[in-house]
Amino acid sequence: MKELPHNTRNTPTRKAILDLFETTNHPLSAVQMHKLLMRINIHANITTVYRELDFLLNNNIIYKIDLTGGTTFYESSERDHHHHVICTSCGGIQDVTIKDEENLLFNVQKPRDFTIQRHSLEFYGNCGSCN
Amino acid sequence: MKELPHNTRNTPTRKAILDLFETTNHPLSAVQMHKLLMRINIHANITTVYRELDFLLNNNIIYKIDLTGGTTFYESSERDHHHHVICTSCGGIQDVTIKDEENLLFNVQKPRDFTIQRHSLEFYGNCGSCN
DNA sequence: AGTATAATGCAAGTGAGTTGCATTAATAAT
DNA sequence: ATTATTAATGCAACTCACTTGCATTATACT
Repeated sequence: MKELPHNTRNTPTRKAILDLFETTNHPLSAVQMHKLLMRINIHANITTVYRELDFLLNNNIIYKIDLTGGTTFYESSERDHHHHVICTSCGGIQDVTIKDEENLLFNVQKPRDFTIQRHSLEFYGNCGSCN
Repeated sequence: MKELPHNTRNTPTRKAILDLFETTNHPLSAVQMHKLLMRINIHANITTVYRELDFLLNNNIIYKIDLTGGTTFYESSERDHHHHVICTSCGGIQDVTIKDEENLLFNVQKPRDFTIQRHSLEFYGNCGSCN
């Protein structure tokens, strides 16, 4: 687990959210996390959850995944590079990797003066149980 | 230009929006289109723009692009398959194609029972003028 | 011209996320 | 152990993108 900067506090909510990211192997939304916290009796305000996610983002402990549908999901930065398949019928998210992914960026016919920093690649379809 | 179904009407707003898609070569958002319509003196309500986009989507005349940031963009379905580079500093969007893109889907290490219907692939970085 | 109903406008609502501000509590200093 | 500092929090109100209900308007078919 990454170090937190100085002058930050180890609050119960922070500990619990960090724990969620360590024990969950699929992306989580703020609302999902809020509900999970309630279940373990951490009654933090949803605003606090958003602020905590901001904090963790700024410290590169988690990163954002923007899926279609307007909700932002978050995942631990410690995970290996991967992408997602999203079932459009049940909303379930699973990880996928791509063989020889380096070729992808190499083959992008982009404007010469555009510098790519990151890419987002998500697959949509239907999972086994919804098929 | 694709045929519209029967029992649909050729309203000034519809004509103008279809014209926007024909004459614009980058993705447009509902709010952007609303402003463009105002400029040519078509004072349609933003609700009408959203409903019109829904209508065109349902008739496969346009398709959605979900970029990060919560705003949905739309593009004519008649365009060849391509992706986008988005400048994170000015918000500008440009088209890109990918060489041998078929290999990409072929190389996805997905769960065997998951059927992929579509994918979203966008590149984020900085354009020439912002660099 | 008359009529059916597609399309529209307006107001109100939703869902995700943000902001201002006063309060609380984790940690550092004494 | 007590106090002081300020990070973190709660709450209310707000924004932004979009949706919905319902009464009204207008296109295009007879």
